[in-house]
Amino acid sequence: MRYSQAFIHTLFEAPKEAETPSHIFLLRGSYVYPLAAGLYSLLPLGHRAAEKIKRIVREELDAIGGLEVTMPVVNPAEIWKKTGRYFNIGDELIRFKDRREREFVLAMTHEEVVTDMAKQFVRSYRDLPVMLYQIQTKIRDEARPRAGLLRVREFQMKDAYSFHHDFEDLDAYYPKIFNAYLRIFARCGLNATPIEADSGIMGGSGSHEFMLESASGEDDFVICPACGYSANTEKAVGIKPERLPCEDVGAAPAMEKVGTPSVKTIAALMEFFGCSGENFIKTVAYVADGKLVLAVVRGDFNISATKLANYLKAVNLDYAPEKTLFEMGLNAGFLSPFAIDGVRTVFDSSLTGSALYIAGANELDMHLKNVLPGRDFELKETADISEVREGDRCSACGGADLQIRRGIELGHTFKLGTKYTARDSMDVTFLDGSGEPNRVVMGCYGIGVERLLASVIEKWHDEGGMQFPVTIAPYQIILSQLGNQPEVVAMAERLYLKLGLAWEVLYDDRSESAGVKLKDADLIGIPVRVVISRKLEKTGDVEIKIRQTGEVIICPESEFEEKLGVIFKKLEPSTASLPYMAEGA
RNA sequence: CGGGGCGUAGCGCAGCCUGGUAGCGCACCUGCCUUGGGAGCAGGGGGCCGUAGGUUCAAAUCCUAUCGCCCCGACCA
Repeated sequence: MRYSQAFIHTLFEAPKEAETPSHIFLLRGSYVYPLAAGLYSLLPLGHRAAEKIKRIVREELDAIGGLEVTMPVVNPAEIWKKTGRYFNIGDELIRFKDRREREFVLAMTHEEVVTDMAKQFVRSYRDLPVMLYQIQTKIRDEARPRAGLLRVREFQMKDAYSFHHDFEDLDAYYPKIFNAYLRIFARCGLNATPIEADSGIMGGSGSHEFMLESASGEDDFVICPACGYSANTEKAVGIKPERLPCEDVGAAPAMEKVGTPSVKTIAALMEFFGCSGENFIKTVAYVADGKLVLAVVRGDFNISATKLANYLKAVNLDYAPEKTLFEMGLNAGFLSPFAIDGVRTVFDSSLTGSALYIAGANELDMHLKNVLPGRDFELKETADISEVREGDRCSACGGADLQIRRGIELGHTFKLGTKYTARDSMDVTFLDGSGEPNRVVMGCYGIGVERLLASVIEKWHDEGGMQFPVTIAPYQIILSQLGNQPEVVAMAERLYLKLGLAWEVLYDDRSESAGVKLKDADLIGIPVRVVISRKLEKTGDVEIKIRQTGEVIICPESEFEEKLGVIFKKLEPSTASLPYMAEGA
């Protein structure tokens, strides 16, 4: 492709809305063009890179027996009502009516549609297992799109669904998809860290997220440097350091009311009482599926809304509005852990009856000191509902302090189980060998294509621009002709033809100055640059520069194709020594 | 949805406070010239100043409303 014909329009300065590296370079490098918040067109360069990613995804999924399909984005609301997601998902799901007033949704994933297909065609154990996948547009009305392609409202997702005759078969299959994911990311030049993830209201028994560590990410995850345990902070469990027990709990002084005018937060209480967070009891009011619930943790912990929601099996969980509390005679900031009639109260396992605390008094501007859990109130319902903290001891090995990292979620795998095939959902069964009906068991697996593209840039860039891995670069070679003397042009044209036989070449044939051409080549991140100039033409040499390393090789024209072959082989990302999951026989 | 910021040419910005002509750099078009890190000279095209009302003889500028975009947080099957 000749640069002059390639619809590439690089920008010298980035539009001011761009802040993250991938966003800046995608815009400057003429890979994407914004249409509205969270809606982007992929320009020719971006489109080519995305197609490369999709090709890798297809190769890896086909290799484990995946079958590609295409499912509609417009779905009748009916199937979404059947699975309940029509009601459980908020405004993120776009709902609308057609001209005949029939209800539809724009699919944000395709569990309903694929399960509907399975219901039709999976009849016998002989039809299982089967894995169907597609690369299809997904629509999500995100509350806040951000960082260019990292979080958008319309994007392409590779979504895969596997169907099994029982949980054991799903368990046996799961490592294949897990390992295929590791290979996909590795081939795109990324080392993804698989972490244990929360399965949320999707339900199911096991789930992993594949994270790219990055400051531009929006998810925190926990890793143990000693044993390798890693998990989403929503799910991670650490060892909660015990408070030093009272010398004699039995002889502990009785509770005592203390006036604390307008002292509401733990931070303010710490200052007021002059002691650290672990001496307090924090009580927070939530509304879970319409019902008021109190969550109680030790003051030095935060409540994990995800853990609490999971424990309560709540679909919707939100902070209780102050108005609701007020109507019940409660005061935010002075809530107490003491049982209130008719209000469910859940205690975090950080609270034990071994030490005295300061707690809210359920009275405006009042707290209680010398509160002893177990003596002064009953720890009736205890669960792990607090968020893990940096430095908490690893609960898997007990040997090291957990670290919290920030990352981008590249992919997600779920063991769904029978959430969608259950009788009260889509109701999908098959006949086993003895003619008995059995419930189909599912898994689902997603990768966002554009987010993966942006993530590669987050990982691979420098001040000058992008540094694509050879596997997904829109072109493998950029041929830059510096100077327009006839001999130089002739040599460039000759090389363009020759290189085009083996590689995808972008030939910069513009009459721009040398500086412009070299800067643009760096910006758009083509992995290998070949330069022809008057100086080189005279000696019959060509120059090869590797974008990622900056390495420059000058060699005679007669040798350079062979050299390039070696270089490309070396630049191919390796899929060896990834943290593969053991696959059964 | 809460907090903050910004809307003037494709991009980056000035002008607004103190009302009266819309400007600069880059990009784009023509010609000459130039080609190893965002050259040079000459000429040229392009903006109802986000939108709608209001004040005024007169509004990019003052007032009101509204829309859009970005950032932080909440949310995220």
